[in-house]
Formats: sequence, C-alpha cells, structure tokens
Amino acid sequence: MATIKEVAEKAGVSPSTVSRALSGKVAVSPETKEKVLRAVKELNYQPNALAKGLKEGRSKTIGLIIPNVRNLVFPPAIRGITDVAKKYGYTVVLCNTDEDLETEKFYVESLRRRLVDGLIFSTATQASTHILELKKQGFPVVLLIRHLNEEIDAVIMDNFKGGYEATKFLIQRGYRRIALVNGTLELELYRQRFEGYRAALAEAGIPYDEGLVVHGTKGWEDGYKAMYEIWGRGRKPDAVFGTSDPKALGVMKAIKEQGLKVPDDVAVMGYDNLDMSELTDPPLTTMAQPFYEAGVRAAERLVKLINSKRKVRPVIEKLETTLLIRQSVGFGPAYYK
Amino acid sequence: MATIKEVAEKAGVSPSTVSRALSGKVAVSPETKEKVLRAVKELNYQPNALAKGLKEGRSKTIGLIIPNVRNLVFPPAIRGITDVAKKYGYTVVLCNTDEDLETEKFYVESLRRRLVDGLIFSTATQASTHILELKKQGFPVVLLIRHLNEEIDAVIMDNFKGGYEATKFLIQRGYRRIALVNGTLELELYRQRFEGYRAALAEAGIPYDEGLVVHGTKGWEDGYKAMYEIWGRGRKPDAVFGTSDPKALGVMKAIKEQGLKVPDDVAVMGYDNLDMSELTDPPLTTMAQPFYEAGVRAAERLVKLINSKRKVRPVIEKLETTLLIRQSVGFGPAYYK
DNA sequence: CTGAAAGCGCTTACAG
DNA sequence: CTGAAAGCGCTTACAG
Repeated sequence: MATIKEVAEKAGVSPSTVSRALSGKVAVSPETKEKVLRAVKELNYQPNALAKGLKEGRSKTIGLIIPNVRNLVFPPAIRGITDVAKKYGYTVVLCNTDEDLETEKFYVESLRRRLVDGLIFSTATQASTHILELKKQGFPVVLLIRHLNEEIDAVIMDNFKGGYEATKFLIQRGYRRIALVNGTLELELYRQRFEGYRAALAEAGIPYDEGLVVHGTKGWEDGYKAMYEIWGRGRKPDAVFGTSDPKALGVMKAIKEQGLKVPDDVAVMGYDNLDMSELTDPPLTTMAQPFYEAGVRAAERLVKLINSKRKVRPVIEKLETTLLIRQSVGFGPAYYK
Repeated sequence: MATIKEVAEKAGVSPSTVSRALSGKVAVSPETKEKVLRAVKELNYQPNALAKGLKEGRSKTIGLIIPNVRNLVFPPAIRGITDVAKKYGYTVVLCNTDEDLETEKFYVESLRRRLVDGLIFSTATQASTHILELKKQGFPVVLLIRHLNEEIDAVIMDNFKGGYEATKFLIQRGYRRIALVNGTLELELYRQRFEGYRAALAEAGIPYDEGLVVHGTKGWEDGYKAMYEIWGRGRKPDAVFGTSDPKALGVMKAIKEQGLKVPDDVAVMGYDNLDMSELTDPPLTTMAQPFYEAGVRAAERLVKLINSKRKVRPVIEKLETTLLIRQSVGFGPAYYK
C-alpha cells in the first residue's frame, strides 16, 4: 500500500501538504490540491488508519459487548448500531461474553488497548462495577437494553409499561386467570415486566396468585416446562403471558401437546416480536420491542459522548413497546359478560 | 493510559527492555523482568495496540463482511468466528452490505485502511471481482457459505448433496408430486440444491415438472406466495421442499390457510435448521446446516492464511448437512404400495 | 499557502 | 542481557 510520502513525491509536494489537502481542514491552493488528488488516485493511496489513530489518539472504532449474537433480540440492535456507525465513519467490533464477567473484563481491556473510542454494553449485571469505573474515567459508555444505574447513559425499554399493557390487554379481552412465565428476577427488565403484570391485575381487582407465576425461565424449553409446572400446581390458566417470545412459544407447544387449543382453551401472549414470531401457529400476539431503533439511539448517543469535550449529564432513554395483536389471544370467558 | 516510557522510568530500565520483557521473544534477566512486571502492574499498563500495529504492519483484527446480521443463518456463523478470533487474540469487525456491491467495496477499503489482517466474506456474487483482486495481492481472504471460484479459500456446504438427500427422503417417504420452492438461481447454493432435487427425482424415475418449481423466492412471504402460485398453475403437490426454513414456513402458512393439514395433505421440508425451526407446528423437518462450525472453520483457515509467509494452495472445505426428521413430513401416498 | 521538524507509542536491528 | 537510535505513517504547531 502506498504511503503519504510516496504520494508527496509523485505530486511534488511535502507530506504535510498532502495531509492538509486530504483533510480539508486547512486551506490549500487549488492547483496543489489537484496535483495531490491526482497522485492519490494514481497510487490508489489509502491513509493508514493505525498511524492516523496513533497520532490522534482515537481509532474511529466502537466496541459492542453483548452476551451472545445468537440471542435473537440482538441482531436487529446490532444492525441499528452498525448503520449509525457507518454514517459517522466508525467501525464496530463485536464481542460475545455469555454473561461471563471475566470475559467481559477481558474484552474491555482488549478494546481499550485498541483505543476504541467508546463502548456499547448489553451485558450489565449487578456485578459490572468495572463499567462504572470506565464511566468515571470519562470513557464514553452507553448501555443498551439492560440498565445499570442513573449515572450511565442507556437506551432501554419501558418494561413496566410493557408488562402492564400486555396484562391489561389480556384482562380487557376477558381473561382472568392469567399466568406469568417470566425470566430471571436478577435482570431489572424482568422485574419491571413482573411489576407491570401485578399492577394491571391490581388495577382490575384480580387477586395476585403466586401459583400462576414462574420466574427464571430461559429459552423456549424452560417456557415449555413452566407451563407444566403451573398445571402441576393445580392451576388452570385461561391465558399465559410469556415475557419473551421464546418462552411464549414453549408455552404454546405445551398447550398444544395437551390437546388444548390456542387461543380457545388458553390464550398466549409473548414479548419481543422476534422476526419469526409472526410465523407461529396461531400467529403470536406480542409486545414488540424496537430493537433496531434502540441500537440506532444507543449508537447516536455514543457518538455524541465521544464528540463532547466535557462531561455531559447522563441520559436514560426509555423507548416504548407496541402491542401487536395477532391470533394467539382471542376472547376470554369474561369478555361477553 | 500509561505508556511504555512511564513503565520504563518506574522500573528503572529502558523502553526497549520493557518491550522485550513483555514480549517474551528475547531473553531478559529474571530480576529485570520482575521489576518491569511490577511497574506494569502498578501503572496498569496496557500497550497501545495502534502503535504496536503500526510498527508491525498488522492490527490483530479480522473483518467480517456479510449481507445482514438479521438474516438468521449468520448469527451462529458469527459466533463461530468470534470464538476462534478470541482464541488467537483477534478482534472482529462486523459489516453489513445488504448485498450491495458499492457498500461492499466501501467496507473493504475502510477495513484495509485499518490494516485488518484478513477478511471473511459471505456476500460474494458473480460481480465480486474485487475480492479476486484482493486475493491476487496476497491478502488473506476466506469465503463463507457462499462460493466464488476455485482460487479462493472457502468454507461452504455440500448443497447438491443437501438438496439431493432432502428430496430423496421425501421420495422414500412415498411422496411423488414434490414441489420445490427455491431461492435465486444467481446464487450457486440455490443452483446446487436445485440440481440435487432434480438428481433425486431422476434417480427415482419421477419426471421433472417445471410447474412444480418456483425460483427466486426470498423470505417467508415469498414462500407463501410461491405455494399459491404452484396451486394457481393447477398443480397439487403432496410435498413441498422449501430450500430455506423461512420459505418452508411461508409454504406451511399457505397450506394451513387453505384448511389443509401438514403433513397429512401436504408434507413440508425445509433447509437450514434455524434456531426457531423446531418450534413450528408441526415441527419442521429440515436439512440442518452447520453454521457455527462453518464460522469456526472459516476463521481457523483465515488465521492460517494470515500466519503463512508464502502463498498456500486454496482449500475449499465442503461441510455436510444433516437431515433432521421432525413432524412436518409424514408418509405419502406411495409409501404403503 | 507550504515545508521541515517533532512526536504519537511502540519494536527491533545495531552496538556494546 | 541492555540501551540508544531509527522508523512504522501519519498530523500539526512552528516558521516563513
């Protein structure tokens, strides 16, 4: 690959002038500029980004640290991030942690060595105090989907409202024995959805029944088991709210396996709106999360943080979810009364 | 962040010695080494990877260029690549092209400026001669899933065999009017699956009927439409082979919409085994592609190319697919005869 | 408007 | 085994 020196020789100017002609930040005479541009073209000159980055103390790269690309909520978010990154001339480095703290630290260190300009995390658990440390050092960090505290910028969803509205919809549709198949309470997002569920029940005067609730499920297999567990407790829900689409699909599988019909015997509500959720049979009613949009916002925010000289007050953006009514929820026993 | 100079001062040695003590490539006295290591620890020294990369002419980064992370075949492959990258100390930069050649070129240029050490592509169409150009320059390139020619290393699937065996299985199960809902013939992988389909029919003495075949479908919506198109031609297939899971799911949707049963009225076979495919109703029989494994192999191959001084003969690795028998295929009319 | 020089933070051939 | 020096390829303050 050609260097700036070779371009300078070919154009008959100094390397400094080539640099200036290319950057556009300093005035250069039109003739000089033209000469330089011609030489650049002839040599197919590509400035060495490492040299540039070393000099300028930044790499035009952002790091993205998530639990696992294979978790289907992430691909749309990643796409949002890479789209924005492209717009501003950033490149994005992808890291999977499997929620392991050591791996997370390993990547943070590795990325800082590489002088990444900022970091987007979607893997914050309570233990992630090292992220707070980064923030304290003035390093640009944005949290995505998962929340930590008020000191760190984040783009998250309104999980309370999502849980509340999903449950409220089931109630409006006439369901009264509404089961909840939820994820781990260690994640704030599941705590919030749970709170929303309880709030909606309380508002409607429906007593809360612990027997209808399973926490800590992960993936469709757990959702499937959770349904049997609820039945095993002697409960006969007329609707089930799975707080992720895979959980809801597992629930649906169990229901069908028992020869029951969705939604006639048991209605099923999901949460996420993964790309495949529309294709289930019956199509899944779900609370859609704007993952792509969240990725876009997080990246936009990060770019702002990178470009701001002094400390900016952290912003927690809370995005709205959208109820998507499909056929897995019908009309329950109380609807026509 | 501390620099090598600061470490040197603190340890009372020269920067060169610090560099040597850390690299381990050159002998350093044990006492010196210990002093250096202590200083490194105290200052929490992280070597600047840009400086290192500039000096060494490499970045310990690999570029991954794919059409779209949201296409569900990629997340597992990406995971395979990042896992291997981590193992060898590489970082991976993710780029989405939407199959657009200009975008692809843009990224290649941008990544080369950043001195990425190699590139994994999964976006090669006939037009991608610029990839051949890279290869010619001796730049490490590995193709993933999609194939270009014999000169470029690649990790692909045996698509002919996959198409052949899927079709053969349907025939063995007693189906005779087997429709094919295929992707664009511009991609070799779809041409190969089509060839496999024809070969299996021919072998069984079943005449090829063009009316049962639709090419160029993309995503489940097209699969859905394709089913109606086939019926519109007056054909009544007893089985449909969709050459990707989304296509098969779209087909299934159309079949159910017409009040027909899968597999009793029409059997459905997919191709991919996406993470969600097991959850369809009925569970989808499909030809599983080892995407994660392909990512692993491609990254391993790339690392080998990066580390080899002279040109190596290109290797095209062809991975086997696996038939996963689930309930969307039953036993057709000819089975009991 | 332009050039020569210094420097970003490393590594490594050279000399001792 | 260790240090001083040169150099990777840029950018930018300094001087003119």
